This record gives sequence, C-alpha cells and structure tokens, in this order.
Amino acid sequence: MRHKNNEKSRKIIAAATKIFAKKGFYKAKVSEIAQEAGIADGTIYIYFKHKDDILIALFEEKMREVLDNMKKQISLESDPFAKIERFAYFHLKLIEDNKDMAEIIQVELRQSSKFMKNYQNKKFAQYLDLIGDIIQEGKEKGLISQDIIPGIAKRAFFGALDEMSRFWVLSKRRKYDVETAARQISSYFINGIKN
Amino acid sequence: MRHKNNEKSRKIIAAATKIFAKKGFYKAKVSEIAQEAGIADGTIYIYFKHKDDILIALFEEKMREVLDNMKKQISLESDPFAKIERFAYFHLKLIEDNKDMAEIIQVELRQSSKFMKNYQNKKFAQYLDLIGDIIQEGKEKGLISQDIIPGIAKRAFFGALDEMSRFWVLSKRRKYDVETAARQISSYFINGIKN
Amino acid sequence: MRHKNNEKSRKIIAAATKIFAKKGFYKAKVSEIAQEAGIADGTIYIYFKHKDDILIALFEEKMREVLDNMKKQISLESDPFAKIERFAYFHLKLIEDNKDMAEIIQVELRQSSKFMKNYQNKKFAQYLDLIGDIIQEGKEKGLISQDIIPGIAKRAFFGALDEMSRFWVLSKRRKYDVETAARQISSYFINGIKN
Amino acid sequence: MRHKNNEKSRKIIAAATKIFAKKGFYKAKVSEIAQEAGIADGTIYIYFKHKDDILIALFEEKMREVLDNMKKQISLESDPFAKIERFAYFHLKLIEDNKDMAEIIQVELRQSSKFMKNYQNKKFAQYLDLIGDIIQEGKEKGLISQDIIPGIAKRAFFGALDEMSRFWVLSKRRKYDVETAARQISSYFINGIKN
DNA sequence: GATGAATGAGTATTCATTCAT
DNA sequence: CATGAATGAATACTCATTCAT
Repeated sequence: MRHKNNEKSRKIIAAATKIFAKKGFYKAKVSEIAQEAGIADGTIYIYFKHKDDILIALFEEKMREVLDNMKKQISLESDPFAKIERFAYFHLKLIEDNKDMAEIIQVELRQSSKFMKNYQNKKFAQYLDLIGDIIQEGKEKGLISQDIIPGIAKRAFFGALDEMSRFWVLSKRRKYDVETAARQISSYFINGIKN
Repeated sequence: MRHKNNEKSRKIIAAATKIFAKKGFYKAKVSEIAQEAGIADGTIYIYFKHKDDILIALFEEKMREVLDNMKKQISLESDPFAKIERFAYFHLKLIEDNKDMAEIIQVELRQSSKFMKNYQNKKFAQYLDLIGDIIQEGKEKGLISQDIIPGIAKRAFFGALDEMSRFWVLSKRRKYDVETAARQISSYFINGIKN
Repeated sequence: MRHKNNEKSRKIIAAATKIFAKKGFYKAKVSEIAQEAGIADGTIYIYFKHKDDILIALFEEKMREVLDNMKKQISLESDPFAKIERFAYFHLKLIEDNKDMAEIIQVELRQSSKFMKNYQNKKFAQYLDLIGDIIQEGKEKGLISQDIIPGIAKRAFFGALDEMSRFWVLSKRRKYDVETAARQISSYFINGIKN
Repeated sequence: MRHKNNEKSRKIIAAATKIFAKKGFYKAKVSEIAQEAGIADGTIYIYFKHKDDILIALFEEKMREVLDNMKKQISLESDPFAKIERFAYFHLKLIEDNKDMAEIIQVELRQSSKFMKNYQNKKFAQYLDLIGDIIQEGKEKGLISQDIIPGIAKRAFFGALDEMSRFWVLSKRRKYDVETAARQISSYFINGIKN
C-alpha cells in the first residue's frame, strides 16, 4: 500500500465510489473498478492491499471531507439552534449532491462493521459528536433542557436525518425538497429539546 | 416452490436469522444455514428457490410479526401521544429482545434493495405508516401542528429510534436502558410536533 | 478432506500422478488434474483442501505401496547380501514400471521439503531404514565389516540406485537394462562393505 | 542480452543463489532477487531475458567453478583410487562450504529439466565424466575390474555422495563429518570395484 | 544503462445450485 | 420429500515482464 502517487489513489476511490454505489460492495468486481478508473486490475493492488481496503479508504476520505465541511458550516453560526438547523440543511444537501457517496455510506457503512472487525469508524463518531457538542453547549447556555441526554439526542437527530436520506437514496424520485425536510426535522428536534 | 405453512420452512428461517446476523448475508453459507437447521443443503432448495429468497422470506415473516404486534400495542391506547410513546418503547424493546433479527433488519435490509431489485418492502412501508397514521390522527384532533408533514415526520421518528437501535446492535454493551431511550426520544418528538 | 469415497480420492491421485509427472507440481493446473480424472474442478476440493495436499497424499500412497512391496521382497531372502541384490533389482524395476511415479518422487519429492515445511516424510525414512536394517543384520552376522556406518552406507546405496533412476527418468531412451544396473550397483556395494 | 563479464550479472546471480535456496525457484520473486542485489526489478531484465535464465546462468557459473576446482584437485593425485577419495572429499566439502548453492543444485536442478526443455546440462555431464574417466583409467591400469561399466559406476558413486549431500542439505544439524562420510563412501566404492 | 510504476494474463479456490438415489 | 456428492461459473489477487522516463 505504497502511496507514492496520491492522484491515482484518488482516481481508484472515485471509481470505486461509483461502482460500489451501483452494485454494492460484494457484487462490485475489482476489475470493474479498474476499468472505471482507466487502469489495469493489478494497478489497484499497488495502492490497496485488498478489496476491503478500498472501501475503508473510501470511508475515511469521504468522512474526512464531510466532517471538515460540516465543522466549517457550524462555526459560521453562534446560536446552538441555528447550528442545528445548519447541520440539518447541509447534511441533506450533501446527500443530494453526492448520491453515490451517500448510498455507500448508507448501505455499505452498515455492513462494514461485519467484515471489518477491527475497523473503528472514528470519523463517524466525530461526526455524531458535532451534534452532541452543540447540545451540550445549548444545555450550558440554558437553552436546552437539563433532562436531555446528549448521547441519545445526537443519535435521535442524526437518525432522523439519516432515515430521510435513506428514503431519498433508495427512491427514484425525490419527494420533499431539501429545505423543507431540513426545516421540518430541525424544527421537531429544536422544539423537542428546548427549555 | 415455497410452502409457507411448513414447519421446516420456519426452521430454515430461524437458522438463517442466526447465521445472517452472525456473518452477514454474503458471508453466510447456505450449508451453514442447513447445518444450523439440522437438515441437508439440498432440502433448503425445496423450500426456497434461491439464497436471496431466504432473506426475503425472513423479512416478510419478521416484519409481519413486528407489524401485528405493534398494531396491537397501539390499539391499546387512544391518545396519539400515548401511542407514540408506546411505539417507541415497544420498538426498542423488540430490538432488545431479538438481537439477531434486529441486526439483520438493521444491516441487511439496507443492502437488500441492491440485490433484490424487484423486492418492494411493503411491510416496512406499512410499519412506517403506523406512525404516519398516528400523526394524521393527531393533526385531525388538533393535537399536532398543521405544519407537520407526516411523510417527513414519520421518517424522522422512525429514524431516531432506528439509529438508537443501530448503536445498540453494533455495540458490545448496552448504554442507556430501553425505558430511558424510549421516553427521551418520544418526548423530543412529541414536544417537537405538538400544537 | 472428507474421505467418504476412497475410489474418487484414488482417481484424483492417479490423475495427479500423470499430470505432475508431465508438467511438474507448479506448472500442473488443478483443472488439468480434474479433467484427467474426469471430474469437475470443484470435486477435487471435496477430497483435498489444497493443491499441496494432493501431492502429499500422492507421496503417502505411493510410498506406502513401495514400502509394502519392498518389505515383502526382502522377506523372501534370508541372506543379507541377497536382500541387497533384491532391493536393487526391485527398486530399479519399480522405476521402470512406474515412470510417472518415479519422476514425481525424483523431482517433486526434492522440492517438497521447501513448500511443505511441516511435512515429515516418514515413509521415505522407513524405506531407507530397510537398507539400514539389512546392513545392521549383516554386521551382526559378521558378514559386513564393523567399520561400516549404517547411516552413511544406507544413503550411499540408495543414492547409487537413485542416481541411476534419475538418469533413466530424465533420458528419453533407456541405456543399460534393469538387471545389469541392479547387478552392478549391488555388486559394488556388497564388495565394498563385506568383511 | 546477457553480458557475461559484467559485475552486475554476478551480483544478480549471487542474490538469486540466496533467494532460490531459501524459497525455491517458483516461490522466489524476481523483485526479491532485485532487492537482495540492491538494484531495480527492471535492471534484472537487462542482464537476463527471463527468470528461468537466471537459474540457468546460476547453474552454469556454479558448475563451471565446481568443475574447474575438481579438475584441479584430481590432477594433484596420480593414483585413480586416490583421485576417487579426493573427489569424494572435495565434493562433500563443497556442499558444506556452499550450502545455498548445494541446496539449489540438489533441489532445483531436479526440476530444471522440466521447465527448461532445451537446456542441456553439459557441465553436469562433464562433472560425472570426471569420475567416469578415473574409472576408465583404473581399468586401463588393471586396478579396476573389467566388468565395471563406467556409465553405471560413475552414477553410483556420484549418487552415493549426492544422497549424503541431500541429507545434509535438508537436515538442520549435520550428523557425520565430511572426512568420515568421504572416507566411508569412497572406501565402499573403491573396494567394490577394485580388481 | 537504470528505474520502478504499470500491466494483464493466469489460477487456485469457493459455494450456490442441481439431481440421482 | 430428503439427501449430500458433484458441479462449474465466477473472481480476487499475484508477479513476470515491459517501457516511458
């Protein structure tokens, strides 16, 4: 897994994103990814030791991007509730703009824990913690009820957005626009937890 | 080809539930399921035409049970908010009591849409609609704000519960007990949508 | 490596003997062996876990036969020198009659120690010991000089026969007949070690 | 394509000797040899057209050395029996001093005839003929029985030494020292063929 | 000449599915 | 109906060899 050439590594991940989204990890052939990337089958193995490693690297790369982007978005607001709204909007926007990536994270991330025993998805935990931190902040500022348990609330909020994403990813056509969905979901949540 | 009322059919599904939960659909071998069921490999093909069909039948059977059970629970309450609380509690209780089933629905249901192109998960839609119907009822009774879009709200609520389940399914130890989680999540939601 | 059906197991070994002799272990394809045996590729893996295991089983089977046969031959003589002569004759005869087997033992047995780290060729050691025991007996009867070290002598005698075999195996045409070669080699040896 | 006098060519052969001895020809990777030689993979192909050619060149170089050395040793004696004793001693000494080379010649030379259809090992034939010539000389001088067939005797003697070598090459610890083994084996042979 | 990234032909092994008993 | 031995299509991965730099 030499990484002399990062450009090719990214090309492979981009191709894999497309193929995994279309076929799913198990049905995707390494040779298809190679073809999509415009390289030879063997070249993939210069950059990734196993097929599994492509998926892991894909997650890490995508999650890093998502995480960085979301941190930036949140930092633009100071009010915890505004942060939550922004989180909802940009999360759903991201799904809309990156359907392939969303599908993989939706579908494959779920089974990942099964075939990647030792792979700890730290990036995902950090992403959830962005919400947890906002809630904590809200509690400290007296905006959010002291009864709220951040560990449950962050999952409830993420799950609400995530289920919406899944619906979109698996549907052919998009019912409800991003703005509406984001506004509704963040509104339920904010009203649900505010003091 | 399927003989739905057969006892052996259920034995196979029970075995498959265990094996799919442990290994995931793709890594589970038909021969393992046969062994777990105490029958010969070939016997499985008397009851199911393909490996995929076992998973589909498994979903249908489990979802039917879940659906029937949840309908019964909901009917015991007349107040929409009480129904929501009961839904949350019994959904999470179900996960706790049926870890194997939960894991399969969590993990494999996601990829199912990929390999089962033509499989329409009607039972799952009906399950979601249980929530949608409660919300509709709440709106009609003036308990829930008219702004709430049931198609979004039902997914937000289900997603919140589902993410909690996923956390439990993938964690070794169970943080937060069922009652607490159910109370918190239904409370956010009810407060979030009530008039 | 179930062995329900010994007949098929032997059929595979017979086919492997032919193919390994023709191509060598590394160049022999499992599919060729299957074809030669008149079975499907996958069937081989019902009887042998790996390609390596075919070679190991082949050795064990052939060496058992060779060993049993040679023990019988030796027991027909009571004089140690007559035993040595008989050993030489039947060893070379065996090579002549089983060219494929001889070639594999000649060629592949040598490299076997390399890829089969843990495979201890006990049968071969027992074969060598047949000679060692004769020498020991000869020493005890005062027919063979006390200076002779059986551990060296048995290898010298076997090596002499073996080199002759190798010459035959690798040559197109057979120079020197079995009787002549056996007589010459056992004669050098007997005269060389007798008291 | 080969540049025989090149220093790099020898460096590659030296590296190959080490790697082939450790892993065997088929399991040795060209890249490993390159690394051992401290050069790039592609450089090997400037000096050798195929992996096979490295083995052939290795044989030729080693056998030339061995042959030259043995010729020199033999020429130091005038008595045929003394020559035989010296041959035995220096053959076994060579094995002891060059374990890697010995292992390759022992193990890989055997299979070489298989993958190198057209490779005629003339050097090896010349080596055997050194013994054949001594026997011929002995017969002419009346020291060796006229019944002895040099073509068989030379192989018997070489085979005896060779089997001893093989035992040493494949054993972890060396039983019997070189002097003892050489004395024993040449003694059997000389006594066995003398007039 | 030297490099080493890229190539792609080659193959052992797996496992869902079949079917003769 | 039940069996389980047999099938053979399918595919991840390796590594000798090439060739642009």
